[in-house]
Order: sequence, then C-alpha cells, then structure tokens
Amino acid sequence: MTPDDGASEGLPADGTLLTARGVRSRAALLAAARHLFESKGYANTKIADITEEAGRALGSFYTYFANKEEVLEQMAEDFKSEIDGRLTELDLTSAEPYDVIRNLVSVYWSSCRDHSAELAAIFQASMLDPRFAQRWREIRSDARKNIAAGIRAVGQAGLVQDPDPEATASALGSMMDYFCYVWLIEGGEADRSSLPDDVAIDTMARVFYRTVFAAPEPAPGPGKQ
Amino acid sequence: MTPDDGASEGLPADGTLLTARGVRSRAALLAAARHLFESKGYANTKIADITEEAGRALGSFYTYFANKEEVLEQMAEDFKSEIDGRLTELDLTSAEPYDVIRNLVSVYWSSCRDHSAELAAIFQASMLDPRFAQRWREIRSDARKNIAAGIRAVGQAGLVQDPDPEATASALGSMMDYFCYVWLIEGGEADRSSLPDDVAIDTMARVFYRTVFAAPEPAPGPGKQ
Amino acid sequence: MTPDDGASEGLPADGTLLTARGVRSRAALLAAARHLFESKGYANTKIADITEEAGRALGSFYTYFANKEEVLEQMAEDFKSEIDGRLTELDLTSAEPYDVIRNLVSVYWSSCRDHSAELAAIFQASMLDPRFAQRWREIRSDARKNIAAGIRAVGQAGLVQDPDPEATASALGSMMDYFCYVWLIEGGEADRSSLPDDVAIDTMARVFYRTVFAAPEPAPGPGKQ
Amino acid sequence: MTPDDGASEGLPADGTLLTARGVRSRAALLAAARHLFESKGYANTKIADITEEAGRALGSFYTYFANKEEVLEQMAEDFKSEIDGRLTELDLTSAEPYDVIRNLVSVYWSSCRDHSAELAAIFQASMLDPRFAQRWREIRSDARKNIAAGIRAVGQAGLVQDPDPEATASALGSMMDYFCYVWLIEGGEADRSSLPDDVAIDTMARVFYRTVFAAPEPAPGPGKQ
DNA sequence: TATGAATGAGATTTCATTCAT
DNA sequence: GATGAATGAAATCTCATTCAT
Repeated sequence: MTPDDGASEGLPADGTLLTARGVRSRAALLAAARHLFESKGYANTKIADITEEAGRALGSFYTYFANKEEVLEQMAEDFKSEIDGRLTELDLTSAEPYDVIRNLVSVYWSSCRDHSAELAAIFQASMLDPRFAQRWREIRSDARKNIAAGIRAVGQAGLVQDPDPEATASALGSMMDYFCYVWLIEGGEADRSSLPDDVAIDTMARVFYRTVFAAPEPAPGPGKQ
Repeated sequence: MTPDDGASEGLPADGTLLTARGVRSRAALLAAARHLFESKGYANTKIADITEEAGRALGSFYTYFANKEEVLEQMAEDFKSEIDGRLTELDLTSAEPYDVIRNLVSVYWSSCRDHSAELAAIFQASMLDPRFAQRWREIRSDARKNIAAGIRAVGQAGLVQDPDPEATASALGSMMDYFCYVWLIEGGEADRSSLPDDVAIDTMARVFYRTVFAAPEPAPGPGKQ
Repeated sequence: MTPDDGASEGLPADGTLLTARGVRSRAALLAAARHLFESKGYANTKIADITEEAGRALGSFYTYFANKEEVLEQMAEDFKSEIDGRLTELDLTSAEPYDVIRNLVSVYWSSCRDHSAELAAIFQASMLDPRFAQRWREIRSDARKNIAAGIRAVGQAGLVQDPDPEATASALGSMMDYFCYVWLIEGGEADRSSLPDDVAIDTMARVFYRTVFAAPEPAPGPGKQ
Repeated sequence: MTPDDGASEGLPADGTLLTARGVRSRAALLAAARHLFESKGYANTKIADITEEAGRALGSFYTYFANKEEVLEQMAEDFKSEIDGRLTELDLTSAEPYDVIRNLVSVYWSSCRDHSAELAAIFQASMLDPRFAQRWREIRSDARKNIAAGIRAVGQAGLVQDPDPEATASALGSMMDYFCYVWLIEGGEADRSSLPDDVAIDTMARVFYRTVFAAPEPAPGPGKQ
C-alpha cells in the first residue's frame, strides 16, 4: 500500500538494467516528483525542484528520464496497475449489490487518496497536453466500461432500464473522478475543506447506487471504510 | 453585483473610461483570448498569440489587461453572471420536479457549450494556480448551495432522506462540471467523441433526479431541448 | 563592396517588415556574427557572443533569427549573390583567354577575401551539418558548371580534349575553394602565413589556365589586380 | 619517427604498458571512433557514442585517452605514417614523369579512401580547433615540399618556369586535399555523388601534370590503378 | 492609444569528466 | 582494469513585461 512499491523500479530510458545505486536514485527522483506534484502541482514543478528535493544533481535526472512527461508517464502506469490490481481483488459476488458498489467506490477513493500526487498530475497534464488527455482517457476507459456493463446487467435483469449506459457510466465516472479531485487535491468546496473517508465513500456510493437502481440504497449497517 | 454593471464592456485597470477605439480593441483581445483558450488551452496560450489573433500589437495587450490572469478573471465573471442570469430566468415552480431538474441541467449544459472557452480556461487555471482554484470554488458555490437546498427540501417533504446534502450536492456538481468538460472540451471518452445535446442533458438529469429522489424519473414525453 | 550592403537588410523570421530600429539591430547582429565567425569560427561562436558583441540583450537575437543556422543561411545567401553579381559584371569577351581566367579567379579571390567570415563559416558548417554540406554544394554548383562549360568549349574548339570536364571542373573548383580557405582563413601553409593578392591570383590562374589549355600561359604584362 | 615505433598499438597516457586485455580495449575504442568519425563526423561524435559502439563502459574511454582530441591525434599520426610509408615505397625513378605523378596521386587517393575516417576527422578538427589546424599544416607540409621540389626540378631542367613553386604546390595540394574530401567524404558535387577510382586519379593527375609541365599529358596506355 | 523592439530571468537539455564500487 | 552513475557548467530558447517612438 506504500506508493513506492509495485512496478516503479522501472528501467532507464534506454532499456538498460540499473545497478543497485541506480535503482535507489531513480526511486528517490520518483518519490521527490510525487511529493512535489502533490504539493505544487505538476506544471509548477521544475526538473530542478525534483533533483533538489531528491538530493541529486540536476543532470542526474536525465540519467533516468528523458523529461518530465516521462516521469508522469511512469507514475500514471503505476497508478493504473495499482487501481486495476485493487479492483481485481475485489469480491464482486457479494450478495448485496450496494456492497459491491460501495466496495468499488471505496477502492477508487482510497487509491486516489494514496496516489493523490499521481491523480493531481494526471489531471493537470491532461489539460495541458493533448497527449496526456488521450492517455488519461485510456486509463479511465476500463472503469467506464465496467460501470456501463454493470448498468446493462441491471437492465437485462429487468430491473431498471437505462437509455444510454455508456453515457451514464461517463457521468458516474466523471462524478467520481472530479469528486475525488476536489476533495483530495483541491481542498474541498467553498465552505468545507475536507471529508472523512466514509462520508466521501458513502456519498459517491449513494449517487452511484441510486443512479443505477433508481431506488434508495439499503439502510446502512454499522461503519466501514 | 448587478448583472449588467458594465464589467464586460470593461474598463481599463485604472478606472478610466475607454474611447470607442479602446472598446473595440479590448473586445477584440477578449474574443481572441476566448478563441485561443478554447482551441489551445489557457496555459498554452501566450500573450503574443492573443494579440496576433486579435490583429493588435503585442504592447496593446497591456493597455487593457495587467496579465493573462486578468483576462480570465474577466471571462469568469461574465461566465458566472451569464449562468446566474439564465438560471434566474428559469421557471422553478414547474409542477414536475423532473422538469425543474432537466431545465436546470439543460441551462448548465448549454451555458457550458456556449462558453466552452471560459469553461476550459477556468478548469485549467484552477489546476495551475491556487488563486483560481479558490475563485472557481466561489463561482460554483452558489450552484452547490442551490442543489443542497433542493435535496434538503425533498428531505423535509418527507420523501427521501439524505445524510449529507452538501456532500451529495458536491458530487452532483462535480458530475456536471466534469461531464461537461469531458464532452464539450476534452473530446469525449475513449470510444465516443461527442454526445448530442439531448443525450447529454438527459443523462445528467437522470443521475441528478435519481440521486435526489431515489426513484426512476418519469417516462419522457416527446421532443426536447 | 562593404560586406553589409546588398540583400542582408532581410526580414525577420516571420516575414513581417522591420522598423528602422529593427533594421539597425538586425544589421548589428549580422555584423557581430560575421566578425565572430571570422575570428573564432562558426562552431565556437555562441549566440551570447553575438549579442554581446552587438551590444544587444541575449533575447534580442531571437527577434531576428530562429537560431545560429539561420544567420549563416542569410550570410551564405548574401555571399552567393555577391559573387554571382561580381561574376556577371565580368567581361568574358576579352581577346585573351588567360585574361578571362585571371579575371574570374581574381573576382573569386577578392570575394572570398571580403567575405572571409562567410567563407569560414560556410566551410565549417558544411562539415558539421549535412544540411549545410548540401547547401554549400548548391552554392558552388554554378561555378562548377561554368568551369565545365569553359573546358568543353575549349575542347569543341579542337584545342585540347578533356575526358571528363565535370571532374576537372570539380578539381579546379576544389583547388580554388580550399586554396582561398587556406590562405585567407587558416593562415597559410607551415612555412608561409600569407600571400599577396597578385601572387595568389596568379597562382590559381596559372593552374587553371594550364589545366584547361595544357600550355603555358602568356608571359605577364605589367601591373595587375 | 620510425614508421613502426609501436605508436598505434599505443600506450596509456602515463607510459605504462598495457595488458593484453587493455590492448584489445584500446583497439576497440579506436576502431569505434574511426567508424563514427566517418559516419557522423568528428564534432558530432560523443565520447559516449564511441564507448557504446565499442561495447565498453563510458568510463573506460579515459583509461586510454585523455579526451577526444587525443584519439584524433593518434589517428592523425597513423594516417601520416601510412601515407609516408606508401609514398616511400613509390618508384620515383620511373622513365615517364606522368607515371610518377599518377602514382603519387594514386597513392594519395587510395590512402584517403582507406582512411576516410581520419581524413574527415582531421579536416573537421582543423576547422574547429586552431591546434589541429597547425597539426594539419604540419602533416601536409612534407607533401607540399615534395611537390615544390618537383616543380623546381622541372624548372631547373629548363622545361617550364614557375614564378612561385611553393604557392603552386599549395594550390595543387589544396586541389588534392579538398577534391579527395569532396568525393570521398562529403558525397560529391551537386549532380554527381561519386567518382570511380580511376577517373578521380586521372583527373587529379591531369591537373597536376599540366600545371607542372604546361603541356598535355601523354595519351593513356591500357589499364590503371 | 498603438506599436513592436528590447530585455533578461528562467527552464530545459547536453555532455565531458570524475569517481566510488 | 572495468563499470556506469553523478556532476554541474554551459548553451539554447522562451516569453512576460517594459518602454521608447
């Protein structure tokens, strides 16, 4: 669950393998970038900031990455596989549909919380660089498809019909993406600056469930997250 | 803040009145900025791009604006009063709650579509500059409050209870904001690049209505938008 | 005959016309570049050197040129049209073939002497950048063709046959190009560092004449250059 | 300066002897440098390119050379002794002066062809670095002296007088140097990209012979090169 | 007001050389 | 000897802002 594990040991730009020292440096740079992307934002972070934060010389950055985009690329990759991994582990056979939805929302929220740097950076980059807009579309595409499939399944079960499951999935996905961004990165709304995890999760789950089932969610059992 | 206090015809920074020529130049610059913010994005638009597009000399920009932020400031102001104006004109006393919601969503969608430049710029700027994040929070705050008030009203009518109307309002607002951004600015999702107006509006209205009423929306009558 | 006249008033990168002030600045930068290319060489001259020498700010360079290559491009253009102009003025109907050749060689030598900066820079650049190698080939191509035509004319007059006039023209051209470079730029041979104009011209003319006519040149009359 | 004093097997900078492994590494680096100087040019070749091409680690370069100049220094040395060697082997007592000249030119051409990397690098370096300009002057100095001596001998034989044999030698040397560079390195003239060996050699020999003897060369016998 | 040239503080990127392992 | 990561001094280019005309 630490942000630094997983796929990010990575490789230098040219595909060569790294020495132990190299692995350490690369990790230090990624960690520094993550930290800065979160605190100052992707666009406002200079390469020099990253190397300074990592305690490395400016030039060392280029031993491991061709440019700032490549750092984000790497982080986005890790972010996606992390979420994918967590979602795969999820128990989707739960008796209660609401629990399935809540678990799903919960995984998404906590992934975003643990990777707020990545989330912030990807969001930003998607607005600055069309290449990243495309990348971000791809990353979220699986999630959209799964939601749409769920909506369709509910329709085929004869429960509630949705005239355009993909559009609805896009709306629900947008809700989750931006709600997470607002509360985890941007610092909340005008008169409230943060949300407890369970409130955030319940809120998203509620919107999600009601949208799909057009009915009230079951009364809550005792607390979770 | 009267809706027509002359802000958008604009005044120079020092409060002096503009000559007719000045009014024209200022408008040309704003129009150019709008166009560029939409096509290349706020961050990727340089002052020189704006003046070139406007057919003015670089230096003229500074006759009317202190910097790019001020241009956006102005556009945001106009954007907000425009939406506010349209929402005020709205008939909220409609017999059918679904129609109220659909009208509201419809106004939001078409405002965003007609002001995609502003939307794009505000969104982007809110991610680059904390000052604009705050500004954007304020702009959307009224809408959030109204939604929350609506949810509360429904609860008080004894229909459906919502444990945290503000949080839900934030979720619904996030859905609308980002859904509009995705489909009007970013170019849609991975496998669909645009949405007809009525589909977009129906989709948002559906999510909105179901979330608030925890029930299916009424079956659509013929023709819309 | 000053290096700064002619085509080099030029235009800024984007084709816009320059103000009087702009014309002055651009000329100052070109003059500075010319001076530095000659004294330190093209490759060893930094943009900052040029602007410093011209008494301008670093950034001003980019108002007039996209990069160093473009400066040279401009200088090469001027150089070529200058030589072309001088050659066109030449009297080729002289009774004495030797005089024609000597005049031609003389024009070439003095053009190179007056434009040693350009010569040095073009030579250097042609070795560093394939694009300039091509450019330089094109520049000298006319001269080669004229020489070849001359050789062919001599052959058709039944005087001396040359099995490959183009190859010979290339050899004579190479001789002139590099001889000029050696004596005007590089500082001569191991044991002699400069050559009086008339010696240089006589030498090249001799090689040229003897190669074409396979006979001794006429005995020199008095005074020349 | 015996032709085989071991220079090209080389010694490390400090005079220590190399191990067998060291000899192999040094040779690999020289070969890689040769190859790259030829294909990308001296200035465009980085140390890292050389070590990569040689399959060695970057740092290993500095075990054998202090810098890139030293590599070229070494190659220039080899180049010169190679040409000197070939010229010494030449039969200068041939009955026919034209054959002497043709042999000489032929040796020069084939030396340049077999050492095009060295030729390219020396030429380039002589334009970038005054130290190499000097070096290159020295290298070619012997050749110039020999040519001048030949011209003088012809004059003393009462055949043709040359007012400045050294200048003429410089012109003929320039012709050969640059003609070889143009056709062996730069890729020819605008409308022809290569020359068969015998055409190149005949052409240079023709210019050379006619310049020295101010008379047509003897009609060619069969077979050459 | 309008103009567009001038400025210079950044930011990125490259690469020769050093050095710890 | 061999390795390749680390270094940091350049150099290039950008662009918001100022200012003389």
